Amino acid sequence: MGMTIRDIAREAGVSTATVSRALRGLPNVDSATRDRVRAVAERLDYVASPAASQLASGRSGGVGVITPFVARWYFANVLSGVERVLQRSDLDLVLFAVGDSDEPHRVPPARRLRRRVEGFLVIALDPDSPDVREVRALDMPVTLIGAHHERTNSVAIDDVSGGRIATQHLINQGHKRIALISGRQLPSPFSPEWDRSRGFTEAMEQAGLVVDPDLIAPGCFTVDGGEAAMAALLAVPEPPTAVFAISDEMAFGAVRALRRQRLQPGTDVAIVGFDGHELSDLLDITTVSQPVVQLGALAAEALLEVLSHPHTATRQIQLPTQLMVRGSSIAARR
Amino acid sequence: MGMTIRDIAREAGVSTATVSRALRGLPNVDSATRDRVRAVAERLDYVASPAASQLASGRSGGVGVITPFVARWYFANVLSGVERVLQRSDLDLVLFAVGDSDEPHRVPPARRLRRRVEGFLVIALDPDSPDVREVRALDMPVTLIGAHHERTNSVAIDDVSGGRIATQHLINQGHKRIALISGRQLPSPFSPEWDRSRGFTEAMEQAGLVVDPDLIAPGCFTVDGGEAAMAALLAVPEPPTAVFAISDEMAFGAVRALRRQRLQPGTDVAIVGFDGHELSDLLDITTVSQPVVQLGALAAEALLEVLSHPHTATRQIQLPTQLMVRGSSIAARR
DNA sequence: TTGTACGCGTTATCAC
DNA sequence: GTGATAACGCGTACAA
Repeated sequence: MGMTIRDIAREAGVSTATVSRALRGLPNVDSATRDRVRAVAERLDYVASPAASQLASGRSGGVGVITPFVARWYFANVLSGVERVLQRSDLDLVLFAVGDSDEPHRVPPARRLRRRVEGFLVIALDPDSPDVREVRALDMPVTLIGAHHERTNSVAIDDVSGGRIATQHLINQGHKRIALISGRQLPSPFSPEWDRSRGFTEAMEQAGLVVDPDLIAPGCFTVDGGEAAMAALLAVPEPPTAVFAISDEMAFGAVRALRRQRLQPGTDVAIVGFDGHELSDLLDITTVSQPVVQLGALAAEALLEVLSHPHTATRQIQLPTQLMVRGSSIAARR
Repeated sequence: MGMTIRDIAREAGVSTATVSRALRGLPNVDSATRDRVRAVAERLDYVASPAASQLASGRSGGVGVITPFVARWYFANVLSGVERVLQRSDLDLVLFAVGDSDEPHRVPPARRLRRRVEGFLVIALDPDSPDVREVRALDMPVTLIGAHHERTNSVAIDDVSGGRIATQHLINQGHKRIALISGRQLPSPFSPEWDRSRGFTEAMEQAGLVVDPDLIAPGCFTVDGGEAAMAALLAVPEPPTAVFAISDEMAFGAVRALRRQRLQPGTDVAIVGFDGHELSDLLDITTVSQPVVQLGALAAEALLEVLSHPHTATRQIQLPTQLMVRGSSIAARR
């Protein structure tokens, strides 16, 4: 249990320095010596104390993953992509959730993780929020996921384009009164939300259609929120014939609201979601799907790249989205 | 940036020892001194190096969370419960996924995390699998989630009872040919899977019904697997009139298989799932719901308890399940 | 190629 | 209540 590098050195008949070199695969060590040391370490189940090696080397061997949610579909899937890549490196994944409702006396991620990790992965958080700002100010490697920011590595999709494609699809089906189920109440600066909404507006205006303020309802990115939003939209004097929900979970809620009123998605009101949630297929909901797991994986790889080659130029990777047309946006043949 | 405890000590006009004591809130320090030290630390944005602190104290300040999946509904939700509790402690959450397909040269979690964490949380993994065995052999605090094992802390539900309740519900509806969509092909020793199946068998036998081997199909805990299983079940000479899927995701797949064949869940074939997935409501699927987030939260609390009071007696917590009856298991009135 | 010796930043054990 | 100082386990110049 309490094995130290000295125990290995003694057992292998070499110095601690040699043990250190052998175990880390440094070149300047005789291969016979290395094998012997490794065999001893293996036999004694020795692993170098990360704390001691960090103290000596300055490298902490961890990456911090900062996310607003861990259980929601998008975030959980991005996280799994991150995990898969990190698993193959020798870096540990330290998970840090910044609560949605900003609790006052929370320790900000930058302060808490600074000495613990060598770099950060930030999932779908506003790059200009205080927490992320602090993290970026650390001048450690950072890769943003789902958002871009000048002079920072990032992996994201083109949310504006995605919003435009979804809306255009609805327009192509002949709809004119198209509603938007957005995220939060106020126009937040959070880019995915803002960008998808902008894509909606652009497509509408380009088609010469008006964006009726009554037809914009916040859904808080939740199923329940989406349901409430849809209910509100159905209650306006002249209800929409089509709805673009900027997340699939809100689209699910919208479908539920329709069913409550005995309305048929696709036939009575067209619905398009966003994300490519695995169950949108099952629910037959049209959606703009994004490569969620890959987003996380590429971001992790980009971070590893920077960690091993510090002077890599910063890159902003853009991944494609794909419109998955399903029954919810196509009027059933009558 | 490169602040050390000595910088704070100098600035506050005290020794490093006093800084250490003051910052950790140890009792034997004058309150005026403590306030002064804290003010300086705050101003200089000083945080003690976890590595140095671990080396000196022996405490690593992290807990390892071992899980087979990070994106699947059950695991993501348990993880969120864990995170919520750990956030309020001063322990970091180090996430470690043990791949499903056992890759040969993977570093086992015990070796990798031993010196990095002070305790483990193991999510729905077989307590007797090699990886978990090694972890338990570390004689560090461990709390199992979703499984029990002698002499180990754990938080779980009663899966046997859950399986029995689901099956009994189907029996009560008058069904006699009831199928089971289980997890993997072979009878794995993984307890939730095994226990739910056992509950099924018990209920069937108690009702004097036969368990037809043809009516047991593996669904691999995935939507696609559940769909394939249901398709297979519909193809047997005398198909079942009701199906118990031991996970909601597999139940979702079963519903899809039914739809493909123009069959109506509830009317043509009754379906009951297991987990309480948020979308089972939307899909109108009856399920045995379990308090997933709470499972993770309680497990984390139990671990924190053991970490602060090492001689706590080991506890095995059992949380209740709840049958949520919905349309998929009740014949529509014709 | 290998060994020696120092330093990394903090905590704990003593004295005072 | 406070201050010196010796560990803690490892990486790494530097010397051999």
